[in-house]
Amino acid sequence: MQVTRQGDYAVRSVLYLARQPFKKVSFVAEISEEYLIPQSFLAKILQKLVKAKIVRSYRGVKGGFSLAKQSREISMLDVLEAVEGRVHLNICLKDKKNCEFSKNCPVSPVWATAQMRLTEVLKKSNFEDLARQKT
Amino acid sequence: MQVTRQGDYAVRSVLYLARQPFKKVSFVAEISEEYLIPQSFLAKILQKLVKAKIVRSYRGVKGGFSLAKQSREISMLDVLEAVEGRVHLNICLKDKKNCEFSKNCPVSPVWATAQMRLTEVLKKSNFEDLARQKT
DNA sequence: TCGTCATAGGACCGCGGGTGTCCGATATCA
DNA sequence: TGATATCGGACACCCGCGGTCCTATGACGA
Repeated sequence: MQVTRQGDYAVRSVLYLARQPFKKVSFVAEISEEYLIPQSFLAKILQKLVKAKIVRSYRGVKGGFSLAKQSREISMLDVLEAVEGRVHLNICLKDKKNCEFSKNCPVSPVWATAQMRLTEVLKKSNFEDLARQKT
Repeated sequence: MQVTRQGDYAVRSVLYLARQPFKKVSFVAEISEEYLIPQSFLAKILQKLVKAKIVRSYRGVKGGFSLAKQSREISMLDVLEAVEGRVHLNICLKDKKNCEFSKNCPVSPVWATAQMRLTEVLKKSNFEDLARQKT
């Protein structure tokens, strides 16, 4: 029950972009160096963030990445789910049909509540707030 | 970010034991059948629960398993951590030294809070309450 | 004392997914 | 047209999850 490296990398990368001056673009190499993230791996992750409309990309010479929207509008949950898919604490919360016991099972509501409390925190934390904090 | 099958199996097994009459012992085969858990795999899981003092085992003919303490005193978190180890949402919460950025990192407190909310729910749910609910 | 039946525990194993790497294609600017 | 950036697919490593199997050990009943 742990966030993947990918998820952690994604969050830190978005944080990096949120800390850059408005409209400035950054390269993969730049972020990779700053946060010690393998460059080609990071490239993949950024592509997922582009697909999720969290990050914008610019190709060609002078290309790079910037945020696709206001940092205030991006939550940690957004970023995490963009690279890891939706959060499901237990498979019975993902596919009811995968669990023979979902009806009348006293345990699944507990998983559901736990998951809700968890995602609540991640949903409330936005990158404007995170970026504001000292390096 | 998902509980393992093992964790899920462990919770359901303890629930099974909590629902049995006081002092009654149950076999692996019994629980395995009821909850469709592979028998030899379940045996391993029960051994972990024994080591964690959540479950008692009795060897030999007429042997089996029963709870080692009051069901009220056993939380879902206890059971989960007995088989999966302690919960760490991110490695930076596990080994500060593994993260170059732990000092002055604005993200790790968010992980910590999310983890706390999550474990809070699991800690509060005990097996007396769970067992009481209808099958 | 011996056979039966339960857990104890170690060895093993397939496979899927996480974590990357590499390379060619494509787009853009000077 | 060349330099330099992202795009995207193919591929590889490896560890841990999920599960099996086999032998040892202990306990009860006859």
